[in-house]
Amino acid sequence: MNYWLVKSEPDAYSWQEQIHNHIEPWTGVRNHQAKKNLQSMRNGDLAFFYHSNVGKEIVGIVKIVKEAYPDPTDPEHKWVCVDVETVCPVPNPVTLKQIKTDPTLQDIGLIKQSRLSVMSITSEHWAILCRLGQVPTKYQQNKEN
DNA sequence: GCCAACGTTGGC
DNA sequence: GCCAACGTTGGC
Repeated sequence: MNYWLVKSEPDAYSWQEQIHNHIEPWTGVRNHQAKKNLQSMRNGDLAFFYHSNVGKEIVGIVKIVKEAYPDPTDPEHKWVCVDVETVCPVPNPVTLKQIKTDPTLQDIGLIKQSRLSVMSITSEHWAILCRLGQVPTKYQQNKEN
C-alpha cells in the first residue's frame, strides 16, 4: 500500500467536516501532478489530512475507499476525484514548523513542493509523522492490505 | 517554441 | 499585505 498527504484549507473544507461526513469525495483538484497522484491511489491507501493556510498542520488520517473517477464538480469531466473515509484524528497535530525543523523530514514534498495539494509520502516519513503526532499504532497501517 | 504577463497557492 | 514558486495564457 501507499501513503499520501492531501491538503485542504479549513475555511473551504475542514477536518471537523470530514469527521462529520465520514466519507467524502475529494474534489476540486485542478493540477496535473496532483491528478496523477489521485490516479495512483488504491483502495485501502492511507493519507494525512493537512490544513493549509489556517493551522498549517496535519490533523487527521483518511483512507481511500473509492479509486479515481470523474470529478462531478468539473463540467468538462477531465479532472478526477477519489472518495476518502475518516480513519482517526492525529492526537497531537504535526505543524509545518515542526516538520521544517526535523532533520529527518527535510526532503518531504510538503516543504519541497509547497503548492502541490496531493502528494505521496514515503513509509519512513509516514512512520516519523505518526510518531510525532502520537497516532495509535493500530491506525498507522491499514490491516486489510 | 519562447517569453512576458498574469493568476493561484500557500507560507510568512 | 507581501512574496516566492509555479501554472496558464496569449502574442509573436
